[in-house]
Amino acid sequence: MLKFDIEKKKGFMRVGTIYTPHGDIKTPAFVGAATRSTVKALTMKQMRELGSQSILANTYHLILRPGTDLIKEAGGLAKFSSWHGPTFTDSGGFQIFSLPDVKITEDGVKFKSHIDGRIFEMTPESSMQAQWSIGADIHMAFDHLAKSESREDMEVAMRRTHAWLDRCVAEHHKIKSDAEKQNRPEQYLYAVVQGGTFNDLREESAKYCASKDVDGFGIGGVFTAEGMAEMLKVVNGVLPEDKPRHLLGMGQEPIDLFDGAENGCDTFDCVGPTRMARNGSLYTLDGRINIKNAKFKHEFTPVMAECNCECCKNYTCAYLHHLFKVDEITAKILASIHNEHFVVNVVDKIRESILNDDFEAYRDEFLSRYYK
RNA sequence: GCUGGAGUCGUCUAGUGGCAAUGACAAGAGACUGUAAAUCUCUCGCCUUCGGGCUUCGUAGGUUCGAGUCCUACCUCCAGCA
Repeated sequence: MLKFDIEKKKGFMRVGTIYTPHGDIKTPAFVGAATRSTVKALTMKQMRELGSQSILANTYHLILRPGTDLIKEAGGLAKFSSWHGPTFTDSGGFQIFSLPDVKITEDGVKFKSHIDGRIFEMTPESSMQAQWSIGADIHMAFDHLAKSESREDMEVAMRRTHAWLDRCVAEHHKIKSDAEKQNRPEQYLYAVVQGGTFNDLREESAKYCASKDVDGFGIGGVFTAEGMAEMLKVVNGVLPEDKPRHLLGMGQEPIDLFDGAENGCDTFDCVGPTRMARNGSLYTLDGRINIKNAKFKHEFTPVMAECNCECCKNYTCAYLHHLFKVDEITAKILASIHNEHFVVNVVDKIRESILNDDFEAYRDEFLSRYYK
């Protein structure tokens, strides 16, 4: 069973530590999105230096390339990527359901590779096997994404996610007992809560997930911040306190991180920070800026004076503006360092503020300045 | 000086009688939330009450209902010959 200590609690908020065979995660924590086993534009050294504690890779992408067997052969995701720290994998459900022609049956999903059109099949069982091969510390159950936000579709997705969860749990424990016999390191499974914007469905889903023998929970299917805080209160009011909760895919907007932590989420992952960085959109305490804008041409100050990242400590807006204008890869590297550092740091400060009993003050000060 | 070729939005470019005028780049702005994203969208002659109005294709004339496109002259550039 995944070890998770809670040091401090206040309302739904908690500060804790997740212990994995590859190291500990002090929570709340922002997990870097390393979809294809790398955080785009960043080296693992840079990720460590900017303060990241863990990364999340994607099963769908790694099945296509380089193949899960290869990652197993390499010694697992942490070793293969030279991350050497705690790792998560997402099940691939989210990607597969966003592909153009997907055949869904009760058994699983048939889909075409977006790269070469090869036909793949994924079932709850095969997703578990793939994630064990990849060797991340924490796996997500293979879930069913709704095809629209309608209640009907959400309910279908939720029911199938639950049915698949049973199979994920069974397969996970089967592989786990084999691994134990071979003295291989433990790997852990999170159930994924669905239900969209319908809080009664969310409650039902949370209850279902809570009743299963899993190590933690992913909260999935969140697409907008609207109503998220209320939904999290419902879900985290049901989920057992002593297991960690991961808010899947949210964190592009700092308010998502505050809402998530305040309402009981322990970890977050989001592609937003690095994607926006590559597109020139950078976080500052006063909101996001587009460094490509002409007004930064002569701005010989850091992107964010209060920031300790490699980018802000060494380079000016004018320089970064120039690098983006001439399309140098360093532009994307420095911007990614800054944005990833920013969100990791915000969540670290949320943790600190909870420990210091001044979360509300930090939240109000941060949000009023950022969104003024 | 003669002969041939060429001058179109910041740049290169399409265009051979219906054209505010093609494409690319540059420029300006926006979007991005479990990454098919180093991607995508919009603007890019001037004005606009967004219906439209006005001025444009080296310059000046001309032919034509209509000219970037045809004719004449001139200017500039390139190539060849003197």
